Amino acid sequence: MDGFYDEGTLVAVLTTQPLDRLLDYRAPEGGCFEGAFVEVPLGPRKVLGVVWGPGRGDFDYAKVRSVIRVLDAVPMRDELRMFLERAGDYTLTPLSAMLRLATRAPGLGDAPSMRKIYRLGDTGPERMTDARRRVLEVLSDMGGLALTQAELAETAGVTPSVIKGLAKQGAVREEEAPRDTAFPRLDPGYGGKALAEDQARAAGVLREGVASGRYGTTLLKGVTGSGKTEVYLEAVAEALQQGRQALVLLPEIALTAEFLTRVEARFGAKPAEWHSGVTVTERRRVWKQVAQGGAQLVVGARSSLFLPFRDLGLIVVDEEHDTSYKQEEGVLYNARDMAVLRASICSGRVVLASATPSLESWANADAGKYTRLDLTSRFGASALPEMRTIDMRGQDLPSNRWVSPALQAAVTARMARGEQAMLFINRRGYAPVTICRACGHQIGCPHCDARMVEHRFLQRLVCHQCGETVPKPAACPSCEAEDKLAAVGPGVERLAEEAAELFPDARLAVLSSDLFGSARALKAEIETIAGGGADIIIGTQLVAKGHNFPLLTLVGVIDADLGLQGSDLRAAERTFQLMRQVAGRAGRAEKPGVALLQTYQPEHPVIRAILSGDEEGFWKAEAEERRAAGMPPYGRLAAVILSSTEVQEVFDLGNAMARQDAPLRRLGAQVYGPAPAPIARVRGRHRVRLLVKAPKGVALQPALVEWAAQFRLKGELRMAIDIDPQSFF
DNA sequence: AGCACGCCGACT
DNA sequence: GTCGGCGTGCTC
Repeated sequence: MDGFYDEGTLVAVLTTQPLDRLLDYRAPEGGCFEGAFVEVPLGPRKVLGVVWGPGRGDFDYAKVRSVIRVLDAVPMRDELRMFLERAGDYTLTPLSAMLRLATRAPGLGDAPSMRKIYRLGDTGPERMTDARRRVLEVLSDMGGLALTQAELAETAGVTPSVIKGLAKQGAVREEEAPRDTAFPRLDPGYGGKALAEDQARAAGVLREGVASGRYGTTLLKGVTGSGKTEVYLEAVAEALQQGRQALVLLPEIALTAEFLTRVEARFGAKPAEWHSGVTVTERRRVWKQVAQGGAQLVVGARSSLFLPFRDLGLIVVDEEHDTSYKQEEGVLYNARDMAVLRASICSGRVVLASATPSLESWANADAGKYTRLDLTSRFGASALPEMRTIDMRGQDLPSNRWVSPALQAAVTARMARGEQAMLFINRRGYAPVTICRACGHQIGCPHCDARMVEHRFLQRLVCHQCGETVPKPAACPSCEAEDKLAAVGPGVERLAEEAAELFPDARLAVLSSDLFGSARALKAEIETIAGGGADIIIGTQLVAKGHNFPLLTLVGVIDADLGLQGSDLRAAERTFQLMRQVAGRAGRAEKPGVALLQTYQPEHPVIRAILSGDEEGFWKAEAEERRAAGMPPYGRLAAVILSSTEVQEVFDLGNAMARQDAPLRRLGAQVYGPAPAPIARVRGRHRVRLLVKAPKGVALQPALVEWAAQFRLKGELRMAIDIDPQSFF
């Protein structure tokens, strides 16, 4: 049989141990398939591995040990193995680390675990009680379906002892059933809504693409409220109809709850969910069912790209421009690019959905590598909000005040009409800087080169880099002057305080990611607000990410300039995306909305582009600047981050690397730096960064490997290579 | 990643 | 003498 190894033949096994090469083993009793998940001996330990191919036989045959056992899991498909290899080659990540990404399910090889389920028995109970009647009613309503004890107890409103009692008498039947059950089938024809004309056209194109069974990527661009989700759910429907699986990536866990509800409305059942908030037992169920085909649709975070799909036909990357798709720790990859890679290997389609695409995707569409679909009309026929600046140079504001009189008047007017207003600021906490008025000392994090941010809500200073918190000191840590520490600059908490003074009669709601313990609590709060439970919403970036507030008609952006400073070529792009998204929150229903941007530089090209709505013009100008600078997507970049507890060590190595750059110069690539990394110290480690800029189309990765191999990392020194880094300077 | 081996300094 | 620091090397 193809890809089968008889007992005793040599197989090459990739383990999750960081060995960076394959090890030969003898196939176990009963043989094994290529791709099989196996347990193998490694020194004194037993480790997880995957049969990667035939053994190479270059190891002393007498020393070769046998595979211990083949695990009870569907063998890894060629497609996923090839994806891990290619993604590892691209990101310069050892294959073993890639395998770890793909095996993040505990107990993945365990025999199916069982649990007790209950269904209606053949006899009635000896004595009928209210509680017993409710249990039996619930079960008979299920029409033969069985429930777990917890489900049954909850829906019937009884304690588990009632069920135990009924089971003893045979009035309900207790059975053993596998825990990792398939997900309910999704029905592609269940709840399709009537689509507007341009939606229907776009959905048709996407469906055709999925039906073709060939790889292809589509950029689906649509303003907030244009109904992108309904459109790409049609592509999902087509994948389901073809009997293939689909994956929808979301940038933020907080968005999944709302999205699951929409999926249920469209397909009649909830899909599988995969992100850090999912319990371990559920993770194992999802992992297994994805492999067996018992999960047709997965909604998840970027890590769901590494799930063992049986036949993946579609990947949707929602809010594709979102920077959280770039993994910044451990394995450094961009989920948007990896989605395209995986789809090209499994002959699937990719839909990149956004109101404000990344310049990379815009350029790829422009160059014809992606097809582009634009949704122009807003759902419910409401128009994009009117956008205006408030020139802060002409506003009379006392110090430590951030809401201009013009914005205040606008909010008051909305409230008088019973409409909602939003004040947006992209800064968590109370104040970004705490300064001593006696000596000028700024309180910084003891482990990072970042300022401690005051969180008055927590009564502490917090480092947004490493999470370190300290109680707010009474005296200056530098000069020991008491009562001289002053909060400088605005944060969302301080803005809330100001709003409470300016609008004493308003009901305020503050939305900041750190104020909510769970995604569930956040979702509940958002629903309350959307239903009219607040007059003024005060929020951080969180509110820009796709929540619906139908009563909202005014958005005030407190600091539109935040992000415009500095020479980062990406800053303009981010500011543009964020402001457009925030503005898109206003006036979703019939009521037209207004967005007011407080700015000190109303003539800045980015601010003007936001106002004029000339998006294509903005993209073209940005693209031209990047092209001229040889920057992505018209050139290639890699960053090398060196870190150590010793400052001298990192700079010494950085300088040596900058000098010995022959392997890169041969490509026509240039090395910049070493310079302190964007955050120069994290958790007590000093970090410097070198940037490598290369022309497009050269083999950058092998040259980087050759370059880095010239240097030995001693002691505390660490090196990480980041291909396509997010920040440029 | 773990774990053994091994080669130098600080004690009982 | 020997206990233990962590640098180096190996795991099929």
